[in-house]
Amino acid sequence: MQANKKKRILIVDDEKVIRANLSDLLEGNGYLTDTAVSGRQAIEKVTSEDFDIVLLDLMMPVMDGMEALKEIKKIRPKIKVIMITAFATVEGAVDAMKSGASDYLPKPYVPQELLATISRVIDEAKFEKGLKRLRLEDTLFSLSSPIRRDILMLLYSKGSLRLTDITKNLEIDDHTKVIFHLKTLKEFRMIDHGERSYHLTRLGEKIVEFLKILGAYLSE
Amino acid sequence: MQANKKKRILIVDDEKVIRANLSDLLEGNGYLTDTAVSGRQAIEKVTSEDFDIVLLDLMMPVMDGMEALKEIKKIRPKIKVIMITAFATVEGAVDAMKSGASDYLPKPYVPQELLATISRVIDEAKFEKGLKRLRLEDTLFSLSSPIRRDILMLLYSKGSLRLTDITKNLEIDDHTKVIFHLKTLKEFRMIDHGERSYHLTRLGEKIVEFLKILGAYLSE
DNA sequence: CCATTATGTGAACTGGACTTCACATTGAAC
DNA sequence: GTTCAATGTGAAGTCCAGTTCACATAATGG
Repeated sequence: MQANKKKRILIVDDEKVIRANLSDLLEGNGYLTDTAVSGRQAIEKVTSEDFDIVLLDLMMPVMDGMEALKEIKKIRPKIKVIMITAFATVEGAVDAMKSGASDYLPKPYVPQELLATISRVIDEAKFEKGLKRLRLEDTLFSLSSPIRRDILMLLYSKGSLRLTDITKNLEIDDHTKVIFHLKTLKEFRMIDHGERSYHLTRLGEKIVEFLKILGAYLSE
Repeated sequence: MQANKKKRILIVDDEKVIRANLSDLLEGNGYLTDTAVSGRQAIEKVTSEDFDIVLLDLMMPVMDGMEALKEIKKIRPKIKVIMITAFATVEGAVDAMKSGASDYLPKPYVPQELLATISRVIDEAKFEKGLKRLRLEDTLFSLSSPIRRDILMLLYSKGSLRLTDITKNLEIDDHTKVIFHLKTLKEFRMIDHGERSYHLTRLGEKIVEFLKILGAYLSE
């Protein structure tokens, strides 16, 4: 897991001049670039190679940018796509963001602005990954124990409960066992406890909601 | 789990006429509505009551729509917010979508269009919850191990791999360790292996997709 | 007040998931 | 064929989450 590998950017535009300009700009700023002349070719490239970012022109023949965007995100959901277009419109922006674009810039682009956007998108990706990873680990670990799942569900439906109530409700004889799991859950910020009562945090609520979704699928 | 409870929509606009019009339109189409005159009041209402959708005017005194949007999504991440504005701009649309708006409509609104958008947003929400069915216990257990998660993800992205490839890819020195986890995964029908190669089953694919959703869900 | 129940701590123990090792096959390369 | 890597099995060992126990302190109720 090397720290600062050069990021690979795929430039997609049907105009040669633009491809060349962008490529020069980005290579000159420490990125590796490759180009594609159409949506179709872009899809081929992201399928066979690993890119971090795609700069995608919205208006292109063969396969237009919006279609390409959707296809790309389907193939590589974690790839970041920045849309660039000469005809920036509200609908276009909305559509693009809905379909998973990370940003939407007008053309002609301002080099400094484009570079800033790219660097921001990269930072966001890093942040997303790190945070997600940790949260995910903790969440899955917590949910791996049936008792902890039960506690979460119970607190979700009853709101706020005291230790004894939880212990009785789960029909556990040793209350210290419950305390053990409560501690674990608290450590992961899924529950909290104030005046001798335990309740879910927002994270805890979220997790229960997720669990319910998962549980609902079970009933079939 | 009643099938078709009426959806609750919160209308937020500082103009009385608009609130009245929207309210009539939506009530007449089978929705329950409530209104708020400012971002601040909207936040109070979504905090204390349960709404499914918020129609939010972007331009308002006291607390503007964008600020309100962010606050609302923080309080109730799963609530769907549709922005409405007289001054639709690309930047505004981009910002709103980034902050979690489900759509961004121009004002004056076209009734049929608004209704269509609302109904679409509701469908999307259902779909988000709809997903697929899995075995809860097994799934959570399998996912509690980082190695197994990595194997699933790896097979998902690469399709089909042999033992050595998996071992090398995960940078594990002892291949028998990998075999152990592969066996576990196979036991739970998440992977399968034919001619000296392992691949995900349909269930395995579903679980990976689920994992991705969980990741996204946890990071708001 | 005392008795009883609720809540909590820390140490010792347990079980089983996970790892490691030693070795057996099977396949591919030459 | 022979050799080496790839794949696999089963037993033994390790490790740590989870449990249990023994006991301490705080609240509550009569």
